[in-house]
Amino acid sequence: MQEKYLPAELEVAAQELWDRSGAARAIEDPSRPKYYCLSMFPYPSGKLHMGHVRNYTIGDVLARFHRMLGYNVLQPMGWDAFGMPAENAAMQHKVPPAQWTYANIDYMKTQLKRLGFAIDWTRELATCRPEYYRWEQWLFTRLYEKGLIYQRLGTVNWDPVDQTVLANEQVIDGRGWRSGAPIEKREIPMYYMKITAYAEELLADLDQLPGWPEQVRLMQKNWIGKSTGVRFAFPYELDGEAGQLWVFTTRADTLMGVTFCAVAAEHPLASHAAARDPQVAAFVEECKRGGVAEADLATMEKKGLPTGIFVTHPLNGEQVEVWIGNYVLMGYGDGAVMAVPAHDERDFVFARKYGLPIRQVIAVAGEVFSLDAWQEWYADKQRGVCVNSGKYDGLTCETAVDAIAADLSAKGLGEKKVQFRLRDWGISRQRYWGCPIPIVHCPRCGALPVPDEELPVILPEDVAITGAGSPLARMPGFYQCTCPQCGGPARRETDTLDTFVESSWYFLRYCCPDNDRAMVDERVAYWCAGGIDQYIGGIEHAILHLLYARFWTRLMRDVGLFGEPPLAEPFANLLTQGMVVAPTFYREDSHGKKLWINPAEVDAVHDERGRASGATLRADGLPVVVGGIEKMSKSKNNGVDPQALIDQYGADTARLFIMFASPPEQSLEWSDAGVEGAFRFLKRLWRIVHQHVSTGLVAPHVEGNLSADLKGLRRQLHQTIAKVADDYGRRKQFNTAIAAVMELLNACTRINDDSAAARAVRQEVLEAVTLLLNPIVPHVCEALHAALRPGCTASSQAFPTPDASALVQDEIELVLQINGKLRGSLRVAAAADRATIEAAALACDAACRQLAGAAPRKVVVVPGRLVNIVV
RNA sequence: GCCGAGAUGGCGGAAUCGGUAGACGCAGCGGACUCAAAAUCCGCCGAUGGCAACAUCGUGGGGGUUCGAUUCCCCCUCUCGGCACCA
Repeated sequence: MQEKYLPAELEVAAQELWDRSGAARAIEDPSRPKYYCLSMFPYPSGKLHMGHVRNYTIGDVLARFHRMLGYNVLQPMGWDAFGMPAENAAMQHKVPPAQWTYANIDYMKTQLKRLGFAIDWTRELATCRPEYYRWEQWLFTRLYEKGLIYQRLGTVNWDPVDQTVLANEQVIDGRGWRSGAPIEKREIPMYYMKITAYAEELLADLDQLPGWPEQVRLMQKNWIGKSTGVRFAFPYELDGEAGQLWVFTTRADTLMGVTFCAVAAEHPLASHAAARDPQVAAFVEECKRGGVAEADLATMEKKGLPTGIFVTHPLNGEQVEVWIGNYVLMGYGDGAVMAVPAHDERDFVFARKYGLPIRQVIAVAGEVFSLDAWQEWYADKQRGVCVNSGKYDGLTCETAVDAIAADLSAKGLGEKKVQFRLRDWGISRQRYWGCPIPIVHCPRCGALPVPDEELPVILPEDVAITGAGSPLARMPGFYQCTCPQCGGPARRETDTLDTFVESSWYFLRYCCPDNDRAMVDERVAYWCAGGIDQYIGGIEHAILHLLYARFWTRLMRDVGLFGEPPLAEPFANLLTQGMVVAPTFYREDSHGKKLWINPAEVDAVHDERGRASGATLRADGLPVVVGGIEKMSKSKNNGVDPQALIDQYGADTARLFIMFASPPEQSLEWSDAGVEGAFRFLKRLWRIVHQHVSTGLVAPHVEGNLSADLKGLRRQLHQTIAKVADDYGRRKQFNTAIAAVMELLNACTRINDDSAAARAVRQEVLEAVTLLLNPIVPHVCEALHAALRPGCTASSQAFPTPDASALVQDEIELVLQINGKLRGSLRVAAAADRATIEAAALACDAACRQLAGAAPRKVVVVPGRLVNIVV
């Protein structure tokens, strides 16, 4: 055995050993329990960042741990390879997106291999390859035929200078990120997936996901947003024609308090008013300014303008004026809302701003309504009862809603209705680097799906990106085609699919990446039975990706792609990793565009709270602007490349450090302080094993009498085995597992005893440590285990199990509290009963001093833990 | 704005079901070894008062429940994530 710990050499040797033995290869084997361990696949942005290292180390620890428990483990990896950054890189560096993407995949794959992850690379896939996306196109055509994909208008961000659609991320303060031009909303035809048809099921089945974090289930529940309310109409007559203004409300009990209605700028009534009043037309134009991101819409100043159009209140017949509100969205519900300023905070603020009437129709006993300021109870559903509401006076919220819904229904003007916040999923993107939408537009036959035998529609890879519109729309070779129905000239769809589509089913394709005849096969049934056993990924995917994936597997189920029982929930257990965050730094160019600078290139000064308060660019010594602390990302250029860390210390130190730094679900601000400590620990472990081995190998302790110290060490060893197994398996908290092993090793070195018995116990401890740490630092454990047990490979050993006989204790120590404060401790027999413990506690010096002869008021005994005397 | 989460020493964090707050590690300080340094090993390390024993305070802020609260409840502040075209 080498005297020095040389990670560079031993890591190469260990990886060669695993490669030779095919240790990570996953082969279907119905005789063994399977464990499908899945990490969210990376976008090939260029280099790995610490978030990737964290994500994939967690996955690898769980995969290796379960392999040691005897499971048939599948740990695959692939590339979420389509997306916007490739087009941006193409513009910046004049290199085709495909070339940039494949180069990144090559580099990042090398990095993943260097980290020693037990990945079955034979199953690798990249979503930009036709072998992958052809099946997505195939399913698209099935869903289109079933009506689960349909076309309608959707609103997008339009850059009037670059003449292109922008992503929300590309709109900064209402302006295009490249042109700087004010963004407008524009309606264009798009394809939508009918996720709302599955809203009820997606919501209900959340309750059947005990392996998911509560917070994620709650976020999805709120996102789907089921509410019961009333959809009803305000009748009107306009230019002699009758019409109805439909709205939805969850507070029909406040209907008698309606003092106006508000419609979206794109609403037909708004268009009508705009046509006859230039002032209204100007306001409608103003509402079209700005982007479509909901966060912006929700935080902008609420503005409105009256249309001069009046509608009739469906119950009291009053005339109610229709306003245009910039906060009303055409894409949500009917694009119109009723306004009850007295009982809705947003309406209250709006009414006060424009001097609109406020009519109280809900009262709470003991509270006084005032127009001066909004009070929480105005909207209180629980305590409020109807007032100033005629026949509904005195009714509670719930009964009033029912009564009003019944009356509206009798007039044919409305109905109770379940509504979801969830909207259909718009999947069209006016971008090049994505999966082509397999539709052909024929001037005679309309929009038709591409027939199976013509799939895949291949994305041409050799293009130049200009940033103005999609290059596909300028490539006749791509879009010129013939109609599959009439054979006449037709035009191929040039929009591509949202990249969330690829990531909604990649985990199924890992099971059968080589199947060129079907999307999925029986291997999916083997690996995904009961759901994927563990899914690991960032908490930022809690809603969109995870909801779309749940939706997509149901679509595949309903197309009949799964056997029996069909898969519905793709992920049985979910671990949401906290993000690795880092400070951001930037400079603004002459157009005010932010140029993000990597934290590795700046020197920052910190305030007393430890936050960066100022920074300079190392290259020129001049100041840069300090941004917020955000998740590591390509767009903010604050990712930290782990390569330097790996080069200096090796893969094991990188893995150990990231796992020791914090528990996996917690977000982690990156700092490399402490890396040295992780490396030091591995060196120390190496030295201890080397020292032990150099005096000759012995058999591990099995049985026989031991000194109290050795008995104590063995007890700690077996407690540690139990704790580490629990931390890996149940708690999925790895930092405490590492800490426990560190403590064990500290205890082991404190025993200065070279007797045969001591060396046997030490052998037992060290063998166990190399197995306990094997999932986290597999390379060094492989080398150390081989030194301790020549000819044995750690990665093929079973995970240790605790020896119950080593855990037995005769005496235990209890904490003594007086009035809940620590005042000492007492040793009692492990089997002592409550009365014995209480008597022993009252006999203690500390207790006698406090009691001074008086009787205690109360004595609380918590078995195995403490005694609290209340005086 | 809405939804979700978080806040504990100088720093990362521990305390798993309401029961010893600060495990483990980093940084720092002191010592051993060394010609010296590095490496390594040993010790100290929340605040205040005290020679000490010890006492008081202390888990973002304010209130509450309890014999006992980092943990449960209410209110507030700040930070992070998501908000449907970043992935």
